[in-house]
Amino acid sequence: MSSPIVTRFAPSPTGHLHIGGARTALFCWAFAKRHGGRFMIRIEDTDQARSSEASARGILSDLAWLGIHWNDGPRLDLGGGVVLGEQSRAVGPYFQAQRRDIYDAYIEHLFAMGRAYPAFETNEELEALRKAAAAKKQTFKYPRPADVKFGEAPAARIARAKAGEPHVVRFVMPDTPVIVTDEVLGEVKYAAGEVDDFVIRKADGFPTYHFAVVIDDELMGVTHIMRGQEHLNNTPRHVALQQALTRLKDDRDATKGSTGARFRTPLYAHMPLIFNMDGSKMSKRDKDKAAREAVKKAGIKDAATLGVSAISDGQFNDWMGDPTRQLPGEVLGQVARRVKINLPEIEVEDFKKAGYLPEVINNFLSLLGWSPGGDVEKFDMAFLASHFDLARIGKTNARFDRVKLLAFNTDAVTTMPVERFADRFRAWCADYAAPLAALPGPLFTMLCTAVQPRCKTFKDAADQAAFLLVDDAALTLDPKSVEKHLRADNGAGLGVVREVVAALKALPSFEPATIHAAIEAFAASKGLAGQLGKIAQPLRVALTGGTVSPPIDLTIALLGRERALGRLERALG
RNA sequence: GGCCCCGUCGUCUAGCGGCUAGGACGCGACCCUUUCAAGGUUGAGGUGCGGGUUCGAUUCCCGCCGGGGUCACCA
Repeated sequence: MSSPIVTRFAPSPTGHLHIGGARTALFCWAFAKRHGGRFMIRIEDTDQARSSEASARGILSDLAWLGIHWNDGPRLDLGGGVVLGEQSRAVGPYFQAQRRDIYDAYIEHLFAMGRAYPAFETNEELEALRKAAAAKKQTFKYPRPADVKFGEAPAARIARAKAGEPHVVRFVMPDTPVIVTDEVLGEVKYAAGEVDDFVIRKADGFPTYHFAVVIDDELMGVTHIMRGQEHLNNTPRHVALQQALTRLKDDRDATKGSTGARFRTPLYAHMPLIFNMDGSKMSKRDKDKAAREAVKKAGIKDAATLGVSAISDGQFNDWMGDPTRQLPGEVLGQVARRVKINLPEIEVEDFKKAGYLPEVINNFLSLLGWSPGGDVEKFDMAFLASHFDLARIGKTNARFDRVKLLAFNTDAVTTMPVERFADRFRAWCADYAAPLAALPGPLFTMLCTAVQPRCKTFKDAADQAAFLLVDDAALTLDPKSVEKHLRADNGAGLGVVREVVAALKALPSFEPATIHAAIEAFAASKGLAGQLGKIAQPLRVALTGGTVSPPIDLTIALLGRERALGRLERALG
């Protein structure tokens, strides 16, 4: 049996899942599915200071929400009997921090082969060397110490290290060119000496990314590595490592010797990057940037004016004055509401909160740097899983067009069966709009029929329901709308409202159809058959305070007899 | 700056020596309309520049220009 195709997505748990990471995961997933292979998740938590368990959990659940399910990796119970990672191959653990004994064994192995050595320079010393190089306009490359020889075990250095001297471990790069073969970019050649002796184990004993990734991909049977182009220049390091290494008989004990089997070099496919529309990197800092600009534009100059309790004056000034400063997500959300902006979505969770459909996000994402060819543009996960191929991955960076994403989402959300919309919208409301989720079933269903045809996202749908949620007594009418639709023409609008109230009161039931018929009859009696707007707009203003709401009959029915009539009469004064 | 990658409408892209250079989002116009959306019809809009190769270049080669990535004890 030929070995199966194995792809992996290997996030470092230092934050939320970035939308670009989601695309990488999606492509890895699709490629594995396409070839009947396995998709694996590995958590690269070798940075002690920045990694967190919570972040890993968040990333996992974001992936699950997107429908990017893994065969191998951490266990995640999705409920309903679905448990991701349950059927994993026995190649774990999937958290690198739990694999240190393996990395250490392979470091010993490299020592023995004369392909790694302890290095004792301090950070400060290295920094000084870098500065000196920069001053001479040269690129800094770590100079291999004179006593280190390719292929010779560095006994003296190892003794110093064993004696407890602080050190890192560096890899002995070969003095030959390294050729990287990439499935999308072709052959990329790096001249000998271009890459210096990089660190493979940090002073804290944890492996660096370069080392852990190579060991794990080999041990875990990864056959295809798909990642962003920002990793292209890392690849010669990985290839050099693969060429230097052979498998240990016992992955946790170098003293038992090597099997002599060389490490494989997986197939690489580097994908184009995704940027903002203005060409800048998509960064979570963009959210702070947008909020900061809105605050500035609103002329808010101190914390008191901003009026977000979690922000003190000092914090306000720090945040406004430092483009790198970030507010906690919740606080940032409050600021955004205060200055009435939507924060740009950067992380998967942002899109979820904004009410985007996961299948739409996947569809849209798969068009960034990949294309099924021809005019095909709208498709689902099943299509991706059966059509995705490396040959169609592009080489040019893409810009993330939120407007187009929104158009895709609008299409999906407005064309699905209303029952489905109701189910999914309710699930969304449970997380992000509790008062709506609490609506009685029939009312919620009616709300869906009213709102689905004209919403772009679930958030949008929820916003359109705001008139329903506000207390009748707290409803404020927009002055401009009142002027235009109620008071103008000597109160023509008010007259309409008055007469409609009478007609409505006479109605035996308050079903949308009944209301609709009543309003049409009223329009006909007024000779306004073709211009329902003359009737609907005054009612809308009186009922909702503004000029935009679902169709007027539904707006009335949604409020119900008592509230609708109450609001209308209140508007009449 | 060194090294590396890239270059089709504003944006995402199709094209893999011969096409009126196609689609989608956005934009304009018109239609529909009970507000706002959505929808329908329709229009404008692109091969970065210069050399080659070829009967013929969007497509192949070179140079230029432009954009991006990377130069950590972060991944």
